[in-house]
Amino acid sequence: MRSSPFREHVLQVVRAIPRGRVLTYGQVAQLVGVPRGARQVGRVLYQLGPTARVPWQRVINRCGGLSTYKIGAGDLQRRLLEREGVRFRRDGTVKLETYQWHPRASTMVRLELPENTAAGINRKLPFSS
DNA sequence: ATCTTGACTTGCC
DNA sequence: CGGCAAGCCAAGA
Repeated sequence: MRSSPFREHVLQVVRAIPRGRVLTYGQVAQLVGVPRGARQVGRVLYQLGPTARVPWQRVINRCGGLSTYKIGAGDLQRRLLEREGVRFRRDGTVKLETYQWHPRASTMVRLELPENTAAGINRKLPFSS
């Protein structure tokens, strides 16, 4: 796995997600300035492996569900998140409205990320329930 | 260079 | 709400 600016930015963002908060693949992609790179975000984390010292468990899919079940890391991810206080609904999803991280502008600057991309992930989510 | 494959999303029925 | 098709784009099983 080659190093790339995209990859480094993704890891930087993921490392910045606080305990007990989550971000979707698409949101991470937006934050690093690649609005349609959700799949690539998943790839970066996949190549990282479940033992990496990066809070990869804080990245979930757009529906608030865990996409890692298909690679056998779903149970681990759920345990890790629950350990930091994230509660799951009966259908196995997380309420994004409650747990989604909203990085502050100053954080964006510190991470050397395009500031205007933060506004995008603050838009109202279609899954409010 | 070309084709396939996905830890994804969105849009259309 | 559910299923399916189509975008997406980087990596290479």
